[in-house]
Amino acid sequence: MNQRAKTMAENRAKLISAARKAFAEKGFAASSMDDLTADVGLTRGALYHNFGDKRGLLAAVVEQIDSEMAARAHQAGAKAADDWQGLLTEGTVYIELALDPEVQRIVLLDGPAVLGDPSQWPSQSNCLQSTKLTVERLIAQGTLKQIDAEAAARLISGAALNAALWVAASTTPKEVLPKAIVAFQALATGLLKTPA
Amino acid sequence: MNQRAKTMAENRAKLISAARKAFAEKGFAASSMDDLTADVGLTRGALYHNFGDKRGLLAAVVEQIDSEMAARAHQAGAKAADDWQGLLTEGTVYIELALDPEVQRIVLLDGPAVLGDPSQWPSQSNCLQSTKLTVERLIAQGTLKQIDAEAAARLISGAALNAALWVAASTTPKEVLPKAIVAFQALATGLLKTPA
DNA sequence: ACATTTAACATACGAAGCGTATGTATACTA
DNA sequence: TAGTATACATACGCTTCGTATGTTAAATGT
Repeated sequence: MNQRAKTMAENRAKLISAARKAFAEKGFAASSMDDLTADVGLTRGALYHNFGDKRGLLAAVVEQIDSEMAARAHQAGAKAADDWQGLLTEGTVYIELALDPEVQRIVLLDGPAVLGDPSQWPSQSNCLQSTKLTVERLIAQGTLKQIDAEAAARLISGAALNAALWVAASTTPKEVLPKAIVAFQALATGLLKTPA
Repeated sequence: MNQRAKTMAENRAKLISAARKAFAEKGFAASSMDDLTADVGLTRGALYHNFGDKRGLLAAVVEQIDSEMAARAHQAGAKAADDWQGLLTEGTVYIELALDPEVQRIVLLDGPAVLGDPSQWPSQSNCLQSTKLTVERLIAQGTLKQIDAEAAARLISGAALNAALWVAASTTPKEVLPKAIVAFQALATGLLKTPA
C-alpha cells in the first residue's frame, strides 16, 4: 500500500471512529463537523474530500455498524440447533444489539431519518438480508407458512428493533428486556405452519 | 373567547398546518422557520412565542397527527366483530396509515429522531395506548397468551409500522401491501393461546 | 371614557454551522 | 530531480437558529 493511501485510510478510520462517538452521544444534527474533525487533528477539508458531505460520513458510519451487527447476528444464529431456533436467537440478538446506544441513535433513529429507508441503503441492510435468507430456507423446509419472505423478515426484525427501543427508553431495562424477548418469541410462532 | 385568544389560536393553527406541509415535504431539518412563518404571513417571533423553539413546533405537529391516527385506528377497530378481529384490523390500519407521507416522514422518521422515543412523548402515543388496552382485554378474556401487554402492543405496532415503511419505500406499493398485511396477520396469530 | 398595563408578535442582532472555492505541501511519476 | 497530482488546510459567503429588544393592539381598572 502507498504512503498516501495508507494515511488516507487512517484518516478515514479516525473520522469514522470520531463520528461514531459524536453521533451516538449528541446525535447527527447536533454534531459539529468542525469539532469532530478537530478532535482527530484534521479539518473539514479532509471530511469533504473523503465523504463528500456530512451525510456521506453518516452513511459510512452506518455501513460499518450495520456490518458489525450482521456479523454478530449471523454468528449467534449459526450456533443454534436448527434454522427455526436460529431465527429466534437472531431476533433476540437484534433486541440486545439495539440496546447499544450507538446502534440505537445512529442506525435506528438518525439513520432512517437522514438517509431514508434502510432497505434503500447501499449496504442494503446486511442485517435484514440475513434473516430474509433464513426465512426463505424455513419456508422451503415447510416449517413456516408460505408467506412473502421479505415481508416476514421485515416484520420480524421490525418488531425486534421496536421492542429494543422500548427497552432502552425504559427506566428499568433489565426488568423489561425479558418481557420483550418472551413477547417476541410468542409473536414469531405465528409464522410457524404448525405452532409448537 | 377573547379576541386575543382567538387570533392566537388561529395563528397556532396556521403554523401547525404549514409545518405539516413543510416537514412532510422537506423533512424537519431542511425546513426553514423563516420560510415557514412567512408562508402564513407571520415571522419567527410568533413561532418562538407559541412553541418555544423549532422542536416545540414539531412536537405540536406530531401530537396533532398522532391523535388523528388514534381516532382512525380506534374507529376501524370498533367496527370489528370481536376484540381479536379488532386487533387485527387495527394493525392493518396502522400499515395503511403509515403509507401517508405525512405520517411517515413526521411521525415515524423525524419524530423519533428529534423528540426521542414515542412512548416518552407528552401525547404518550395515543395510537399505541389504544392497542395496549385491546391486548389487555384479550389477555383477560383468555384469548391471548399471558404476556406483557405493553410488550405485545409494542411489537405488534412496531411490526406494522415497519412493514408500512417497507411498503412505502417500495417501487410497487400496491403489490407489496397485501403481502405485508398477510404476513402481519400471520405473525399476530402467534399471540393467540390457541392458534386459529 | 381614558390611562395603564399586558402580551402577542415583529425587528434586530449575534453566533454557529455547512458547503465551496481556492491555496499549499507532500507524496508519486517520469 | 523537476513536474504533477492530490490529500488536506484555509478562507469565504450563505443560511439558519435562538434571543434580546422594540412595538402595537387588546384587555383591565378606575
